[in-house]
Amino acid sequence: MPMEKKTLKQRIVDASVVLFQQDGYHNVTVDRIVEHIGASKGGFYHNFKSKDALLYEIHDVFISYVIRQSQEAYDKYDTPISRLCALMQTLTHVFDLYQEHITVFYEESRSLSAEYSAIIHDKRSHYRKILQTVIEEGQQTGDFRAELPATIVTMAIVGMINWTYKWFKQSGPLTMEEITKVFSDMVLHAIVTEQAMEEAIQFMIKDKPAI
Amino acid sequence: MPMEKKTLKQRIVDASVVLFQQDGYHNVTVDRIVEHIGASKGGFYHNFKSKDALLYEIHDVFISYVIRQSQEAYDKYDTPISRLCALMQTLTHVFDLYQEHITVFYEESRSLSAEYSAIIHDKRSHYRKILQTVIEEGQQTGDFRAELPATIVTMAIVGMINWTYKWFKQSGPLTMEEITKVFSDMVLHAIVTEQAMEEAIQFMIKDKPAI
DNA sequence: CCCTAATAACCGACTGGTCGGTTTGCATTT
DNA sequence: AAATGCAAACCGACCAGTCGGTTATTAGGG
Repeated sequence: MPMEKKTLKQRIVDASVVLFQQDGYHNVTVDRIVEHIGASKGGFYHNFKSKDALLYEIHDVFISYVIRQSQEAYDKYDTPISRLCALMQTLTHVFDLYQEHITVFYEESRSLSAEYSAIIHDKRSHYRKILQTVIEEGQQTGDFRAELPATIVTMAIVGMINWTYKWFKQSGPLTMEEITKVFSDMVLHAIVTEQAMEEAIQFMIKDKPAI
Repeated sequence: MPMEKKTLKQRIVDASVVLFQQDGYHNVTVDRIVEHIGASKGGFYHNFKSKDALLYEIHDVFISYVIRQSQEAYDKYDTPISRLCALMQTLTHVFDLYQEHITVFYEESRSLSAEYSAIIHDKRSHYRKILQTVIEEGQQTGDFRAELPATIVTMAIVGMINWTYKWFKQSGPLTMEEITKVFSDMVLHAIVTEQAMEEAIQFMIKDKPAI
């Protein structure tokens, strides 16, 4: 893994993320990618073993970033409630930065070859584990309702946030900050116990007059 | 639209849903579909204008069913809370019946041609509107917290439930009933106002000792 | 009820085009 | 002169859709 600066490789990744997101992996030919950046097919296969390897690169950039940021968020805080909010905020924040990557990540992962797929699957599990650990720790401290199964709660939160890649548009009427606030508010109301609600309130939406 | 019994057309749909779900639309050839059911390519193109038309058929079967069932659920109940619970239950219930269809629906919709895509998009919006209407009605009656934007709440619920198609396995340790209960409990805690919480409690999980 | 005719359902070899990947060649750098 | 980085022509496999033909189904006249 040598240190890259502004190579053809990087330009290929940048261009193909956009193209894959728009039209899907199968509808974007290698010819079109190289034509789009004014390069050649030879240059492409000099930098990537296969079209498949390029897809893996895109996957890895994204999931590795998410894991790194989430781990940092976990370490930075020390209560289950603050950690949960930080994790949710981290995840939604990534959508502003990596929206194309995410679309490719969730729509095209099936096109990965078996070996690449296994690596990505492990990293995905790793992320899930970070979040689930926070939920479980919160249940043990009495901050989160213990009668809710941690696995289902984890997937509910993940699903709620992940689904935004299907409908959130940066050019739309809602900002990601607004969405994050509402999501955090809903999740906290959903799982925080009555006796821990006081700490959670600072992360919540202030009551305003109705719509 | 004549009345069908057990036609080749139906067998093609049944087989291709499974194949598309497993390997993706682009990785399943027409040859493979017809070989899988012991039919021929001529028979296929006698029943479908194109491979694309088959994909549309699969989409339509699913989304039309969801809309019909949801409308019935709405009509059957008369309070926002009971309607919301019925809608959520309807949606999760569909996953036990149409899991393959749903995977195809959410993974392969990009492969639809423009005209088909527009029809499906409208039906999708129609469904979303049914749910969002329930949320808004609940906010007007004071059952649901009015400080939360109805659009975001709607998408949060939809996302939470829809995401199950990515991780729920019928052979896994969790049943869809369990998941539905937890989801309903979480959503009700998240959006029901304090003064309406009494009606919501009957839909919730009884407290049990910790995990 | 039977035979015939017409139509609908179905078959399978073939084609035209596409696309991932290879190969060869040519500059520029070291 | 040897290695690097890229260009462009090329190859072989694959696949949606076609088309001429065959079999099953139905309708109607005798």
